[in-house]
Amino acid sequence: MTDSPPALPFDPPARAPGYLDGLNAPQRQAVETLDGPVLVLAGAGTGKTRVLTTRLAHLIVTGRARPAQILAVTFTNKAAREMRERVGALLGRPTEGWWIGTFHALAARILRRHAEGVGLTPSFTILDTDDQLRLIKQLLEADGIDAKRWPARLILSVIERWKDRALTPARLKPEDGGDIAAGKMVALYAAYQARLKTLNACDFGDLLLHVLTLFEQVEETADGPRRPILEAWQDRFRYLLVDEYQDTNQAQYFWLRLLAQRHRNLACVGDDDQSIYSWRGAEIGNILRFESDFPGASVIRLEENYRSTGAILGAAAGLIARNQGRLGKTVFTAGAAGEPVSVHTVWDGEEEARWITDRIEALAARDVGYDEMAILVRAGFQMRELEDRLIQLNLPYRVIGGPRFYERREIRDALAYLRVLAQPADDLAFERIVNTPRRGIGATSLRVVADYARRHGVPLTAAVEALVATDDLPAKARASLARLMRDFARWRQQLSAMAHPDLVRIVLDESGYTAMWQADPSPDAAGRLDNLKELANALEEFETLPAFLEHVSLVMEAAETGPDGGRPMVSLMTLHGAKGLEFGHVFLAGWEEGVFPSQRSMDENGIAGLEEERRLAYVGLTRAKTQAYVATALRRRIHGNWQDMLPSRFLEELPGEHVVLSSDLGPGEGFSRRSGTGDDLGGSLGPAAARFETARRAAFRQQPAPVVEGVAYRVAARPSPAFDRGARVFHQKFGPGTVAAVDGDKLTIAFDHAGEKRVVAGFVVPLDQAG
DNA sequence: TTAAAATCGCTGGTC
DNA sequence: GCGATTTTAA
Repeated sequence: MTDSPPALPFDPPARAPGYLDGLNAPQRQAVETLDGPVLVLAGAGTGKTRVLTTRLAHLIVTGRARPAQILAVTFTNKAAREMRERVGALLGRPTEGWWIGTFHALAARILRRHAEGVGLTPSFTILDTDDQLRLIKQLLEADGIDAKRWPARLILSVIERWKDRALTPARLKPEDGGDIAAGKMVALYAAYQARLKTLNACDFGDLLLHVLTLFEQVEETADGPRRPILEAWQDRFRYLLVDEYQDTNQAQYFWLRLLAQRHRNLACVGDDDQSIYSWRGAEIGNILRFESDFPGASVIRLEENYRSTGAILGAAAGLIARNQGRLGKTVFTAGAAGEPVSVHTVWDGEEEARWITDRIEALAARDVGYDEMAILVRAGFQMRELEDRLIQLNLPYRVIGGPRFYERREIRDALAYLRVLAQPADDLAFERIVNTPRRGIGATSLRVVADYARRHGVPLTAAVEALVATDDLPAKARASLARLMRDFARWRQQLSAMAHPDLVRIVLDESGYTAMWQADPSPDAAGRLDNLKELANALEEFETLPAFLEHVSLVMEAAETGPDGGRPMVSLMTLHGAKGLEFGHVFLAGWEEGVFPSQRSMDENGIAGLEEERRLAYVGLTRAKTQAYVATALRRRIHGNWQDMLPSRFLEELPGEHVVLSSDLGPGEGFSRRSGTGDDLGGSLGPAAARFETARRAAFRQQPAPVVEGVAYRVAARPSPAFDRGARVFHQKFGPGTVAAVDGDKLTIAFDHAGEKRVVAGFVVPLDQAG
């Protein structure tokens, strides 16, 4: 530990500081319970971030710890940045150098100091997903494993899940891989790790795992065996704060447990009801077990919600109460009940998009800002229809959760150039750029180089240097490679003499990379060039190229604002992407069985999967401050073919008193057909058909509302007018037409422009009303 | 080696 | 139904 903590710059104040004012009792308790393990169960919208940041400030103001003695861990850079900013604002001083960051950023910081202990040098590189996949593909090929049957993606995810559980190859038995990769999965994992070591690289999982390995290193001393690295860090961090504890995986849990062992001041904030990341290794068990893991822990519940209306909270609470295996919280508000959650049935996805945008326009007309509205979907494939409609109406919107800045192709390419510059032995980076832009170096030439490198145990760049002096390569490839090597040598010389941002521009220009995009006719080429400029600008803030490369792989994010970033826009995102955000009006699309809850989640993880889906629904609902709107479609085109959908079971699980049902559909023959079926609807887990009937009758028949679990649904279906033959009608999609035949609620209409179609009466309006 | 054609497959996505 | 990836043809 080379950096000794700076002295406290001011004396602790004598009386209770002002930042504690305005905290409610449990919040204040969560801030002031400084000693021992603390679990803060923070329901949605209960002031979690405020508690975390105030607690950190309080530790410093009371003199309990200096900044260097506090470790504050988050999952995302965004959360880390927010914590930094808010703590800085509370204390009125900068927070540079403080140990506030993501698990991975903090782990990397520790690992750099002890890299040799795990066979790396302090300048190790951190691989991105592309690199990992390329590496795995090479291993598969080398091992003669069919990459069709065992895609690199799958192999990588197996490795990642093992790493999430702190399982190194040494901790696995060969049979733990099952039949994956022809039974060679564990060997493949070991080979992957070995390859990383020779590349002086690690992946994100390794950042945590290597630190655990270091923590476990034992040294024999006169006083017996000791673990010097662990002990040094344990001594240092007197207080630990963890955000989103429900999202921790096993490796992160071990990490925290080891670090907290000495001072035992571990404060974790989280919400078991918002655990939605099991599929990437998060263990909800970590938060459920907290009290037994850390005996004597104080458990503090934050239950007063400052975000949502009573109806939204009531609906969400009723839903989440169906889950087993929760610690149990009752979130409440002192505010008004507000509008009930609006549940609306539509015919298909297109109408869903129309309904949502209609509501958005109506809200906008009432001066609700677009940035106070969000559309939340379960999966990406739901977005297109919504986007189409938003574009059609020219409504300003943005998709949240697109590719990150450093994941974009041009950024990765540019970074690969810089990596080769900084570390000529970075084979993965070299492979990436050797023929980008096109230099006439194809697979054949590259194979010659790779063979040479493997035979002589040298990096690819060294192999190239050797081979260009021979005539083992095709003349064209040989000339190109020789030129590339000369370029790199020249850039490397300039590296010390020149400001980094200038050098980046030179590298990108002289390599022809900029020209490649300038010549690209596709519409996003201009944006890519802008991104490259931004990359060069970002470099200005860093002392050295390696420092920048680490920053980029760990924390660089997409630029917050685009060309018209300041304009208020409707947000469109997945439910996962919405976690931690809030909006006045939230539209939850696609509440149908199989879509949400996702079929795959239930197939793969059974009840646990369903419960996680339900937590996702809880997260979605609680994003809304003023009103939540839920849409469910009867049919939907999924992967190109039409599917009849059943309403999501979650609809039925919303307590009736907080919900209002509506529909644009008229009474259909299919719906009245089963009017005789009884009220034996069973509980929420009854057969899908019974659930379907419940929602359908409630939504479409306008009969006295069926009673579900003792609560009546309210029904507010819009009556659909009756039409006679010959009536002039208007259809949203097909335009004006004349009714040619009537069959119950199904009309055959001769449209003026679209020909004769059979449509449901609910889709058309009398022409004089259509405007 | 590159460009066009065919095939695949398809939650969620931080670091 | 689409986009990414991979095979095939030139």
